[in-house]
Amino acid sequence: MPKNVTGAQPHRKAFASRRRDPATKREAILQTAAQLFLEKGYGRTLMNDVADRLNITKPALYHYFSNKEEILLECYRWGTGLILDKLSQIAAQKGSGLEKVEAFVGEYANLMTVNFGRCVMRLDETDLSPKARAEVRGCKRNIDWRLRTFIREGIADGSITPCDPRMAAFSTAGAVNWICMWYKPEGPLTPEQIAAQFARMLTHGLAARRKRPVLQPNGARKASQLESGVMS
Amino acid sequence: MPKNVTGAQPHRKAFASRRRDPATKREAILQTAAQLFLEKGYGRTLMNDVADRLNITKPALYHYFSNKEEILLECYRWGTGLILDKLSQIAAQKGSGLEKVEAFVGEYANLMTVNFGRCVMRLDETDLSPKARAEVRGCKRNIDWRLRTFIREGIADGSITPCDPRMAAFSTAGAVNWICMWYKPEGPLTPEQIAAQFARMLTHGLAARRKRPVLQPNGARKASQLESGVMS
DNA sequence: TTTTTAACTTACCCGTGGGTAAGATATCAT
DNA sequence: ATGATATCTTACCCACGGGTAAGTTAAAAA
Repeated sequence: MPKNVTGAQPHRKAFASRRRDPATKREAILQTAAQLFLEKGYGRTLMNDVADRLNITKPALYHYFSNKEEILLECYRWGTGLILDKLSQIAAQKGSGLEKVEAFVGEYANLMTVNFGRCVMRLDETDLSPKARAEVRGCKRNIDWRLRTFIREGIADGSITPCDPRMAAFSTAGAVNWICMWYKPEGPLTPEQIAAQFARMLTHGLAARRKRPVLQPNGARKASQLESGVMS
Repeated sequence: MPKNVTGAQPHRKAFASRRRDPATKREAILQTAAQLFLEKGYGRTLMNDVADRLNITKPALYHYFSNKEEILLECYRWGTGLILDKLSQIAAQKGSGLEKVEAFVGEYANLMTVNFGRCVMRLDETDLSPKARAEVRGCKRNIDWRLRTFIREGIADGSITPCDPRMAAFSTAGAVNWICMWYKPEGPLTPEQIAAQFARMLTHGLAARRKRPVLQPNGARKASQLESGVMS
């Protein structure tokens, strides 16, 4: 659905003309707001900040959204929608449970490249009203449930070692969700490379095999430093 | 250092008398604030909320802290201090790199039980001034660096399969950091049980061994449902 | 072309909540 | 006991920022 996925340059031109195109303008606002929420946090992002970046004035925003929280909620909805779509695709395709988990891990790094995807994990749910929070948490539970389903399938078909699906889902989701905390587009690794490494570590683990380490470090490995760390 | 680690009941009694004991009262404020920050978020926590829970008035808080942000910063400092202390202990003890990573994972679940520990990962750094944020990020980089050191040691001593230490640290830290997002003291598993499962999954991975699944599900497994999910 | 209506602006309101000034009272040292 | 000081309260200020009222202009419809 997003017409401008990059989110790099501000969506000013959406408001350059006064032509009636509510859908595009609504999205421009959401995209800009999402960007700002991630940069400065929801609380510190003013409606004026959003308006300024779009070269319009604050009241114009209220032509498309009834209040600030609705903008936040729509960001969540868009992000969870992206994730759930991908999950549905994966669920539909053939393969073992483990392969579906790997596909999930692989797609996640990509989703965390997109602002809306990052919003889902980085933004604070306490900024939502109880009703909106309930809705978002429902979506997240749905995501969780699908991941656990993949894991249960894997245990059933023998591709995943028997374990508590709940803990396995927590562990896997935690590792990939955390990507949105450190991933920077300018970084040395592409989303695909990150996904490949994560998939390997989560399925095979850190421990060396019995005899000798056989698995060679991934081909596209770059030893360059990154200024940001695990916790940043 | 914390005199009351439970954080369960409010620290009202610290202010029951007007006896001069700044250290205890400062800690009572921090502990109460940390609790509230985690419950409602920093932005939505009012100075009056903190004061109310301690049965004092707002200006009394300014006797111990110069402003709201200083309280937040002290929560971060306390939390990172707890983590770094544990890291130092682990670094000092004998063992392979993999064993140190396992020890780290094991301790993490415990740290995420404590409010200050959870603050470090759950709270939004954009609420800090640039200067304070720089300090906190420095501490986090330190934590990250120590974990990567364990991993490099493990690769060197053959206990960890060759890989990019940076990605391995991200993955490991992500999985354990995420614990603070779903862990509830009332849950079915103790921190020790969580730690054990996580250590096993992160080191051995999800994939089943070649022949047949051999590893039996952890002894203390309880199949009870939990209302919260991976994403919550 | 005229009319209608969506799109937007200028000017403003006002609740909220961090922070303070000034004073009261219990505690501690002497 | 008595003064000195830390502790805490009552009463208040005011900047900030979400949201609105009312009017203006441009675009689409008739």
